[in-house]
Amino acid sequence: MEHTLQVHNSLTRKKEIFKPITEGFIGMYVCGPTVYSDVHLGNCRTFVSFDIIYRYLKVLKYNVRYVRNITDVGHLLDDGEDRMTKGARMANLEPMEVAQKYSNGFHKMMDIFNTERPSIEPRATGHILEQIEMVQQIIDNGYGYEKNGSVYFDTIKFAEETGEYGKLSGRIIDDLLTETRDNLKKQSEKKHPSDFAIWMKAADDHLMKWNSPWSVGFPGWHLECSAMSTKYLGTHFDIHGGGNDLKFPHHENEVAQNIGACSCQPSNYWLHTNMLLMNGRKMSKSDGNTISPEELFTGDSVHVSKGYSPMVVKFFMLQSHYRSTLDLTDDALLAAEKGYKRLMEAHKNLKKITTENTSNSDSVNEEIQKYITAAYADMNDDFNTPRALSQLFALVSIINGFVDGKRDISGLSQETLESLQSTFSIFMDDIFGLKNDLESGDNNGLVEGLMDLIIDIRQKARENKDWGTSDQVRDKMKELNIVLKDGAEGTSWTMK
RNA sequence: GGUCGCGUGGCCGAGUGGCUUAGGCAGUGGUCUGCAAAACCAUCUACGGCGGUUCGAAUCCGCCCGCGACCUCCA
Repeated sequence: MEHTLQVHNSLTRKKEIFKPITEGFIGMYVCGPTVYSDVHLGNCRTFVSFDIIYRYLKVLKYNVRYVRNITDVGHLLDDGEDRMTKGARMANLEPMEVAQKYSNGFHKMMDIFNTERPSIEPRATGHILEQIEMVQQIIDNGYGYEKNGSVYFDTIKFAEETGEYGKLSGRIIDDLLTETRDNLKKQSEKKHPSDFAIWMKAADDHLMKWNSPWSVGFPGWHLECSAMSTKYLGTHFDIHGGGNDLKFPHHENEVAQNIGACSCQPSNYWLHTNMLLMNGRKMSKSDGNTISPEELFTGDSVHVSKGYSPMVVKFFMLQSHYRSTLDLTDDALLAAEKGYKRLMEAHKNLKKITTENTSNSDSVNEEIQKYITAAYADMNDDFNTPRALSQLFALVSIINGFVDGKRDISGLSQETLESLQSTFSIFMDDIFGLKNDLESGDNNGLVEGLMDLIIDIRQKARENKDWGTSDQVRDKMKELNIVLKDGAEGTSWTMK
């Protein structure tokens, strides 16, 4: 069952066969959050997407070093103030307190979505020396110039000499030359509007600043990713990821810095996730078209009719491809919740299935194997989670048929059953990281024990055709949001 | 204004030259069941508009309409 992994490379705008630089090893860098406020639901989608990619690469037996940074300096607002500084002053905190507070919140949210921590999570403020060194290299190579203590990257010279600027984002230098935006014009220290700061001289009241050969100041935002990816993954690594909106200028400038410093295109494959929309429009705090992860979980928002569990939200995200925009609506979430329950129920029931394999029919085994193979093929096709899920749902139908006794299980071989069980376990646990959060499970089996007792007593009533008692139990349980289902193999229950 | 992308059935969402029943949810009919729920089986609704290329296009090309992203901080 040999497959070839293909990924869509933003650099070439094509799907390409994935070949690691060093067989068996993968270096992957993903741009992480700026920790100046609570994590945005859109961020969650991006990091969930890359978590799936990370997990799947590991399932393919690659040894992956996954680096995801935390930006805690250098990210400027429109008014020129550093995001971290502004957050600190408004809350009367040290900048590092702000960074720590929102880093903690970010990690907590990533845990709630059951994503794995990266191998290395470097902070920009912890890598000032590396960034200063890189600025010096860029200056030495002739692509940086100093002006009044700040250092800028010379995009025009770089573009003319290397022809590399604009490749990733599809921008061409002629467009840059005709750039006429007013707010770029006023930045008169630059030789050209498309030039960008790699070191900024700090004003006297600036809170976060360091010594450098040029001034007391701080690094430009784009620089940290270049410096930290180089430090932990080398000058040339396999995968660089991030949100679509970072393509320009952040990633374009990152490429320019790496090439400018050491003449090397940093990453072979650039992967970009698409945006999460709500009701067909971009989420935006200013016009109220936004919802926080917490509001989504609790249902405390005008945009949803009820709360949705984190795993339902994650499942909802997996039902679309990471390169497509995804429209978050209440109807879509309701649908996702039902589908997710169905998937989890089958996953649970699958673990209980046993087979005697008394018949010699191969058809059911072949059919199951076909869907299993297809699911992996879909993941190999640029991590197509919606398609892989559709294969799993085909298997859900088969599993439900077995459980209900409506499909003949006698032809199911032990080998196929084990393959089916391990496939579900690999996809649900290892790749998707979906856990059943629709049932309460933190009471050491007390609920399970009580439910077994209640079902047993009700069963006695049913055997005596005491429907009144039987229905009363079921109705009362329903009021407690526990649904009883009478099947061929006895009564089962689920939390509503 | 410039760059890029998208427009699929009631909703979300895959798919790219002919054969994918994509899938999930909702709907309809049936099976099962003391009833119910669930499940299973069957089934309906589709590729924004107009032209072109082709034996054949939802899929390629052109134009139009609509939507979005980026160009300024953004995942």
